Amino acid sequence: MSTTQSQRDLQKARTRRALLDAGLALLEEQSLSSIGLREITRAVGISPAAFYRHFRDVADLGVALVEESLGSLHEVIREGLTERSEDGERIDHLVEAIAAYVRRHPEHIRFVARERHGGVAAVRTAIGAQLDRFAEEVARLLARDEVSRGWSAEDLRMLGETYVDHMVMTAFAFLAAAQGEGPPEDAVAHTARRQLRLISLGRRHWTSQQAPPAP
Amino acid sequence: MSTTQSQRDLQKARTRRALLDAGLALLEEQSLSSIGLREITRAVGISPAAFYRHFRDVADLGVALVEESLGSLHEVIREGLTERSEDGERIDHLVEAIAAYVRRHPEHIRFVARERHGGVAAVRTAIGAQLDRFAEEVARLLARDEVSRGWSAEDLRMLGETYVDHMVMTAFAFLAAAQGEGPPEDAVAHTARRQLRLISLGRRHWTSQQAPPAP
DNA sequence: GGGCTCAGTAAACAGTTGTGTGCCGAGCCC
DNA sequence: GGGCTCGGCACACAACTGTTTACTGAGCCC
Repeated sequence: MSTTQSQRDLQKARTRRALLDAGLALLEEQSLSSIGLREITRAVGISPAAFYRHFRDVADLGVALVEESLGSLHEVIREGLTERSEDGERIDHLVEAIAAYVRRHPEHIRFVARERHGGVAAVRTAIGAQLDRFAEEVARLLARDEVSRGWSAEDLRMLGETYVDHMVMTAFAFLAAAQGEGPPEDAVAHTARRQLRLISLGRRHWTSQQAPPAP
Repeated sequence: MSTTQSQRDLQKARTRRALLDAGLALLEEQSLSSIGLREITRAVGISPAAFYRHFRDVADLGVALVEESLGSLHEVIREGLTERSEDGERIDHLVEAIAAYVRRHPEHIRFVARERHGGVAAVRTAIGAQLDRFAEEVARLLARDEVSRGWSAEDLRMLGETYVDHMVMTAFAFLAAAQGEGPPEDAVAHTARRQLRLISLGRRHWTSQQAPPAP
């Protein structure tokens, strides 16, 4: 369905890609709201006016980058969580999957980290919507575990959000480690694993009622 | 010790404050790296050159804003966690404390959210360092609970980080709610409370050994 | 193969930016 | 009360910004 047709469409798609890549690259050392349109076109090697053939705005390009950056994460999550081994291994596997993803696509993670609460509202909400979908998806995956017997949809949703929050934080920490800003990668992984174990423990002893469990 | 002395120093401090406030206000709809020096001075009503009497850079002003924004949080955390009532109430109290803080100082939270992973490295690391201190402090507070008997310093530290991560995420969610971007405030509070209960449960059943608990 | 589509161009527009210089003049200190 | 300190000013600088206009020319379709 999405097969590019004519040779001209193909060329257009090519410069579009170049624009997206250039934008992503420029985000390495600034935020989206401070990137200039001319700066991007200069990096690509086209005239400023040509930019408008592809995007209305820099913000518009940003929104396109969201799908780009978070789309490929779905499979990673699914693969990282569907692993059918025992709990300990599953945690190790998930954390390693996140680390590997950050290693392979640091610019994507950087973009999401930078613009999740950044200065461009449209991008912010686009990222928020994607993370929402992730939470839903994770909830659905976790619902299949036997530990989830008797959990309400609302509780499962809450659990999914907790997992996603943790994955996001961990990914950001891995990124910081990669650029030498926070603790090193193995320390991040070590902490992330233990935090997942903590959550997993809470999950195992969860009861839906309002009252706190007996001391 | 920090009492301002001469009338001239006082006036200088006053415009410095005005610059900080203007910067904070401008961050409402853009990121630090896109704020212009002239934009700030224009908002304050002084000439561009006067800016250099107070800060070397806009980035420099950003670093100053970090202490400004996160300094007052220490007491909130302490007060929110030291509460000596039973577990359920303690959680309610903490979440409400966060909500109240965001309601009172939304610009501070917005600044931290926007620049935690923003385009200015110096500000990023300054915020990171502050959050580190928070994690340490929370760990120290939680160590005093009886539930923490036998916990290693490393495990306590991990727990503190988990709490801080959660508080930060919650604060950001409250902020989003306040500007109508995410779920409404009461939904955020509801989720946050249950997530805290989850963590609290995991904490109660935590064992330090590597092997996973028996099924 | 002739006409049309349309990605990309060059040039000009009016604003804006950060930084440097020299100079006030109110307030401090002795 | 006289000299110095120093926050703030006006002005100038070259460089840059987003957007519009009229255009070219390679590739598509019939």
